[in-house]
Amino acid sequence: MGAFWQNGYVATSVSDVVRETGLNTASMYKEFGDKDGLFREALGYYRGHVIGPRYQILRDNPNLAGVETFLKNVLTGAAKTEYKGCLMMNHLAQKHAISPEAAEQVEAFCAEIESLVETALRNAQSDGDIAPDKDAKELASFIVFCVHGAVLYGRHDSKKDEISVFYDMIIGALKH
Amino acid sequence: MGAFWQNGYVATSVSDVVRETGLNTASMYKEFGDKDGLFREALGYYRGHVIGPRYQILRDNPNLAGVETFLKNVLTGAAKTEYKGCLMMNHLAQKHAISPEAAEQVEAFCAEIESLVETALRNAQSDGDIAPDKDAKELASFIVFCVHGAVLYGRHDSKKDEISVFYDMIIGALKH
DNA sequence: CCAATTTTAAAGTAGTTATTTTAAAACAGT
DNA sequence: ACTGTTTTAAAATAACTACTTTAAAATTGG
Repeated sequence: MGAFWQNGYVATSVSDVVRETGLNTASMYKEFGDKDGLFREALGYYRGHVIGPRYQILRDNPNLAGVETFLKNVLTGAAKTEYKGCLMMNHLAQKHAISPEAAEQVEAFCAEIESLVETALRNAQSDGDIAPDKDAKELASFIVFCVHGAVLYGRHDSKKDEISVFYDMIIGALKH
Repeated sequence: MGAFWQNGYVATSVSDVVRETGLNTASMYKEFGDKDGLFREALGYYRGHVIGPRYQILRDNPNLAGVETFLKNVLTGAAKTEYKGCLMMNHLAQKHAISPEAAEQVEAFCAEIESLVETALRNAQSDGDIAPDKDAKELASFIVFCVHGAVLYGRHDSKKDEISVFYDMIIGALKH
């Protein structure tokens, strides 16, 4: 998975994955079918074990506190992962280079995030924690938009190992 | 340039470029040396003729009005370009797959943007247009961070062809 | 018009790619 | 211990990669 994460789908050869995992080439093809199946497996694992858990906070706390904690985690953690960026979002920038099925897998996850955030923000509005006159869906889009920025920004700017300075600005934008 | 833009460096073969440009293979190698030279040429052209001009507004108007216009252009125009995303920023997500020289070319441009925005914001503070207690450099980072978000977000979300709804939130964050 | 230079098309090279095949090795159940 | 199955290593394949060479065609300058 590391190779896909760091170098992208096209720049990662099946041999790279074989070397990295220690799997046997033939049994790998029997298990996953082809390179694309292998990549989709990596996406699934990443979603289930690496990035998915980060969003659990939004499920456990579907309110402003959950959004704040989540955002703080994303903004401070973006540059601290083993590899830079996000296996999924890195591939948003090379959508045409991966299979439609894999692309759909990535986008479905983005949609799920957006929906999680939207629910939390809707509750935050009921709680009177954020501006009630704004569209929760639009605010959720804005949060995901910022997550995208964090991913790409955190990946490229090696001088900054945390971008939490933006936290107040984003939270502030939700409130008025 | 289109192939590099749409598919990324690795997923673009020299044959693709030859087909796209109509250039002769041999004369292309004589002119640009190798694939990397070709890519750097594309980066240079993109910077000079495609994306560079978009930042001219910041040079002509190094103040809040310039930043506002620039942001508006970026946020409304991100999803309207011929190809999605930005030739340069798309490659920030695959930094390891391009040459160090090309990566440096991309990062130098990012640094230049950041510096342009910083100058404009510093002037905006002198003009009393934005919060004077904030660090102009940090605010400039935030703007570039948002531009990254716009690039990646605009590339992946096909349902939204403009993300200008975020404009008010970003500008608002500068002011208080 | 002719010689010199540049451009072009096309074939060729050497390496890598994803994927398959072959056949030996390991393992399983009885 | 033997049989059937799975796993493994290694070689083979066919397509593609970046890149080079060859030699013909076009273009230039005097």
